[in-house]
Amino acid sequence: MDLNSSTRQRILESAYQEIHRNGYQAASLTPILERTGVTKGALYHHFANKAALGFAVLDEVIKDAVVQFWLRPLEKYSDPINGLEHLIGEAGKNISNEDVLLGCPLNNLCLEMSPINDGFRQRVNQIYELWREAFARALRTGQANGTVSQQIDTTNCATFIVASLAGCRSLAKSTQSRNVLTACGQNLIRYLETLRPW
Amino acid sequence: MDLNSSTRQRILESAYQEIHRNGYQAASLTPILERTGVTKGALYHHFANKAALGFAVLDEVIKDAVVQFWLRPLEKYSDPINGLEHLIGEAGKNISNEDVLLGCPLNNLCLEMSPINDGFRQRVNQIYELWREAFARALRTGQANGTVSQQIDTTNCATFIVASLAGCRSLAKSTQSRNVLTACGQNLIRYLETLRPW
DNA sequence: TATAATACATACCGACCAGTATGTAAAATT
DNA sequence: AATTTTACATACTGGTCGGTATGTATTATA
Repeated sequence: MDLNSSTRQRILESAYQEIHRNGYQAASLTPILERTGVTKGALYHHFANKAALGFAVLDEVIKDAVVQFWLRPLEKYSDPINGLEHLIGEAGKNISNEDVLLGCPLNNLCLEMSPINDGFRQRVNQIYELWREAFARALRTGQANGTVSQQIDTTNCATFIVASLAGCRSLAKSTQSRNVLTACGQNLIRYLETLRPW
Repeated sequence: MDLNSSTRQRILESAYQEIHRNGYQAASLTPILERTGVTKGALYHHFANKAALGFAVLDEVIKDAVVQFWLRPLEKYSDPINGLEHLIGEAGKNISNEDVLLGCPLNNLCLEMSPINDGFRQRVNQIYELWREAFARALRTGQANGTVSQQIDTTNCATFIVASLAGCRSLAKSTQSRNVLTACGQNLIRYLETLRPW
């Protein structure tokens, strides 16, 4: 077992950055190591190969970020529509300038790796499903307490919300502007309002 | 000048497929050539380098596909909301099984290349802007003939619609299912209905 | 205390790939 | 008809990158 895991953690953080900037395939191990001051021997001690490193970035770094920014906070709202609207506003504010340019790390890996490596695809999809299920669960909670319409298909709505969030970050990345993010956020809120009961 | 451009066209088609499958950076010239029966000398006669080939795929193949599938058909509708709803349905039906797995070629290149090559980013963004402007123009036409609410910001709405379409294809790619595409389509239509006048 | 496993460090290798150098038949130009 | 330009074809190269082989301190274990 690896009790003092700081080296592994530093590699993971550095790999996350390199992958976020360059994509997985174009991510080179050398700069990952240079930034951490760790050597190749250490890397291959902690990870079997480059794919295992990429998997760990997904399973540990990226999944955790989604859970901490979206899933956990949403649990605190009894009205999921209010909750989502608030979180959308927070996202627009909290994303750094660099992260606007780099886009959503999960969607980046999804588009790059899904067709060419099923291990990546499954891991990406697992995180997306976690995300969608959390939104669907929140909407069902809202249905139970009367803040969400009974008429909607919560699963489909959750899928659309996650898809829209991903798409917004794509366009923001293309235009290199945070404005697109907020513009999309406003219209996603317009959609969310249609989910309220009459 | 190059009057008989069949060789160039065949390279472009093959390169489009290879890039769609593997991404730009992982796209290898060798399989592009093998599939066409063309040699490397021919390729470098028609294109200065790999980047020029990628640019041509964007400027000629991908841009044309967007114009022909989305922009031109939408011009024929006096009610842009009806038009968009119809085109969304068509998209769900017409996309091939393989293209569900491969995702949106434009968004693929956007996420892969935008941060690392500004030439790609500008070309991708130009196509997205074309797309958004066409949707915004259609919405303004709808405002003029009373089929669209005067209260909406047509530019922002158009951006959101394009973003949602991109995001839907991302999730469909991740789950490898066309169902996600239609589920998102239904909810995008729900959003579009909010753009009608009262 | 002897031994074994851990946690690295260094040097090297083979594969792949974009790009180039060189050559040539055919078409266009003069 | 002579010459130049076009449109390819073939063989080769330099660089990068993931991965490995090997060595060595340090820590845990028996």
